[in-house]
Amino acid sequence: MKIDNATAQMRKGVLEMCILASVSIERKYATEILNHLKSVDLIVVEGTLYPLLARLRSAGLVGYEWEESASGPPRKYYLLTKEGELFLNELTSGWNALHNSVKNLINPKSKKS
Amino acid sequence: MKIDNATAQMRKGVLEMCILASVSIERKYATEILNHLKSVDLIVVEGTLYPLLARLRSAGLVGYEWEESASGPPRKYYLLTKEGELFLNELTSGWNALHNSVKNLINPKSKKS
DNA sequence: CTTTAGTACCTTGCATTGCAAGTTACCTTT
DNA sequence: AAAGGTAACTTGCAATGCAAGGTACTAAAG
Repeated sequence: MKIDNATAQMRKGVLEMCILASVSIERKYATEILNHLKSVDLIVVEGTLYPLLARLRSAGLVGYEWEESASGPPRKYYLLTKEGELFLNELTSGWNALHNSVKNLINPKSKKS
Repeated sequence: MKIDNATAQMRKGVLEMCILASVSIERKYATEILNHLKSVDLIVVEGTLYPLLARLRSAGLVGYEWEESASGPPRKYYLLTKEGELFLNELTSGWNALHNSVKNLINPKSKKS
């Protein structure tokens, strides 16, 4: 199906922001992030998330804390650094700007400035 | 700069929709599309646009008409096919859904429906 | 007529990156 | 000990945005 691929495309590039936003609410480990995003209909999978988290970490935008789990292997809780918070603000600004541009493009009449 | 790269990332996947939307207003040739997108602050370049137009064409979403130019080489005017119109509708729906998801993620309180 | 400049089309190759699939490791239960 | 569940991570592929380069046509300048 073409449409599936296209909507998948649209999610690209927004993931970074979404993950930062998810973690900014409260520290989370990977599976929690996946479930959180899924709960707002943003399907992400492990193979996407882990490399992205690694990138965000090496960029200094997130840190993590290991914590033992009552049942199962230890968990790596990710949380935003101060840099990450600033960056998330910039990303949301960029996102809003994009949304605005697209709105103007699709519906040129409603320029509410 | 990190932020530039990130906002560039966000534009990915939305381009297809934007190009279809631009052409749907009236038939345009490549340079006009570029200028139109630039006018709403969506910077796209030739190297991106031409392969994408080729993809849209081979997917049957756009057609084109050659037309002589008073000054310069002939122009290839792109226009939406009926399939393309349907597809554009689906894309905008997907875009709205994405926007909604992100809104819920970033600002969980304002669930207006 | 030849050269330069402008416009328009298109292609090649690289780097990024989302994702499917597979791997390792720990803990609990049978 | 074996099986199952959870969690972290890696590898390799395919898609794709984009910089850079190339071709072709017209008009104007030399």
